[in-house]
Amino acid sequence: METLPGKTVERLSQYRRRLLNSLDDGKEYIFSHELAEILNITAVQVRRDLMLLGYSSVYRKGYPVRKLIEVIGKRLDSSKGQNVAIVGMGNLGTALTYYLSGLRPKLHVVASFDIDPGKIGTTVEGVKCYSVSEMKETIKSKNISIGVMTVPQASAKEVAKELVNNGIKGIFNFTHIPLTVPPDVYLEEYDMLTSLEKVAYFVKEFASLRK
Amino acid sequence: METLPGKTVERLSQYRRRLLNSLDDGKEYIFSHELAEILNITAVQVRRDLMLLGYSSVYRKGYPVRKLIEVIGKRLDSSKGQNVAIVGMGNLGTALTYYLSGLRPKLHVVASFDIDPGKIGTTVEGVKCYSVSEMKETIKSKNISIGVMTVPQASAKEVAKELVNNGIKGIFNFTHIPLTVPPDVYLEEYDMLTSLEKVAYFVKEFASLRK
DNA sequence: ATTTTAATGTGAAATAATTAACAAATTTAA
DNA sequence: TTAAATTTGTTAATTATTTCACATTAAAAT
Ligand SMILES: NC(=O)c1ccc[n+]([C@@H]2O[C@H](COP(=O)([O-])OP(=O)(O)OC[C@H]3O[C@@H](n4cnc5c(N)ncnc54)[C@H](O)[C@@H]3O)[C@@H](O)[C@H]2O)c1
Ligand SMILES: NC(=O)c1ccc[n+]([C@@H]2O[C@H](COP(=O)([O-])OP(=O)(O)OC[C@H]3O[C@@H](n4cnc5c(N)ncnc54)[C@H](O)[C@@H]3O)[C@@H](O)[C@H]2O)c1
Repeated sequence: METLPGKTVERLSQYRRRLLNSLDDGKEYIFSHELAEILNITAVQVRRDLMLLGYSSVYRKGYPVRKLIEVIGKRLDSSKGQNVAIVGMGNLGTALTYYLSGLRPKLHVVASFDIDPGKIGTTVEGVKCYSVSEMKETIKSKNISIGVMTVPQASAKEVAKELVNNGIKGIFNFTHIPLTVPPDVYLEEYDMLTSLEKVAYFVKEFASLRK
Repeated sequence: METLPGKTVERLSQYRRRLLNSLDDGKEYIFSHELAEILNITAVQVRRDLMLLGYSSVYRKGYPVRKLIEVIGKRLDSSKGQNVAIVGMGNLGTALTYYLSGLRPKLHVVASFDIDPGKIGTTVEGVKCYSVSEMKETIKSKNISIGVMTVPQASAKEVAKELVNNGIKGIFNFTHIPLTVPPDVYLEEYDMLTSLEKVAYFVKEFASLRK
């Protein structure tokens, strides 16, 4: 089965979230244009993404919500579930731990790491913090494949290397240090400052266009 | 002057960050391929972005770092600076306030808003928290043009409407609720869960390709 | 039953973003 | 001082992503 484009994966994740909401509202079927409107995109985009999924609705009374959620899950999720570690339990790491815990049934935050002795051994939302020196064993014993990096910029490269060396296969990097990883490790970088600067730029730009 | 594509703006923000680092390291000139390597992109991409900036380096011993930082700033930043408010001082809002305060000389976090009486009146990194009922006056008096939304999902739409009504021109939305805003308001949405699900998908996918 | 209406799935077209290719210019090496 | 090597800016080509356009088909209306 074909690997989906990243953009499609992102939208499928969003579709599922909206579908879960719709289900809560008691909705059984949903039209492509309804889903599109919720997300401020076009109905064709929705249909094309679902086409890539290989799912087709047969009836023209919309897509069966429950079934669609299931189909998206089959494609996006790992059936056995995947385990995640938060690396760096500072402000952002702690916020993320609260936030992600229990959020998705197939994504489990099972550990966190830090070097601060004041953090090691503590627990946030049932997630225990380990010393980075215990990383190797912990990743192995808890079968962790994904690391969320919220460490200071200065340690970013070193931490990334260590994660990779210890078998992590996906890194979600919140530090603003661009990382390089081997081709078999998936790297997602997110830079909030860049996004904020983008907002600022367009606000400025819109303002000057109005004049 | 032409409005830059969003992607280019993002990269310019990144270039500037790297250039500031280079400057700290005492580097006076930098080649397009050096900048590219740091960011894991191609040198052509860098040159093309700088071309859109309208800046050309004349000499072939690289771009003068200091000058380039200045040129990027001239294009991206508002000369007078822009003021930002954090809306929703929970886990994420608080982390962001610490993080963003003083980070960029032209972006000032000057206020935060909440409805929790326990939060109103408190100060984080010199940023005072106001009641949402004081939003109108505060936005006006402090000349706030950008709002960072870190409120619970349930209040997202209502808060966005209020921000827009009170004159905010840019919204950076961290809730996972897709928002609709008038065309003169710039909206940037960021959904961490979607990014994490994307990482998870590709980790799963890479694993199955290896088999 | 027909007819009309409304949705879907998808090839083809359009648009956006990236990369290749290379002439022009400058630096460095000889 | 000349030749070789680098680096830049930019046009053209390529690739990725989105939208258009429409045939097909189910559902609703007549
Ligand atoms: N706070 C935010 O809202 C925010 C937003 C965007 C990006 N970031 C980035 O996220 C990162 C963390 O930000 P923060 O505000 O949470 O910082 P923080 O200082 O609050 O937290 C960093 C944590 O990492 C730990 N740490 C330090 N070195 C480590 C190592 N080698 N291994 C493991 N843990 C280590 C520290 O003990 C601390 O607990 C930074 O790189 C920052 O640029 C933060
Ligand atoms: N915590 C994270 O790491 C994280 C990550 C991604 C997305 N988010 C999203 O960010 C938002 C905030 O998350 P959080 O973990 O910080 O939640 P939180 O509950 O810790 O904080 C929410 C804050 O908003 C305030 N609030 C509630 N209603 C409000 C209103 N109408 N106006 C102003 N303030 C109001 C609350 O008093 C509280 O202080 C949520 O939508 C969440 O989905 C959080």
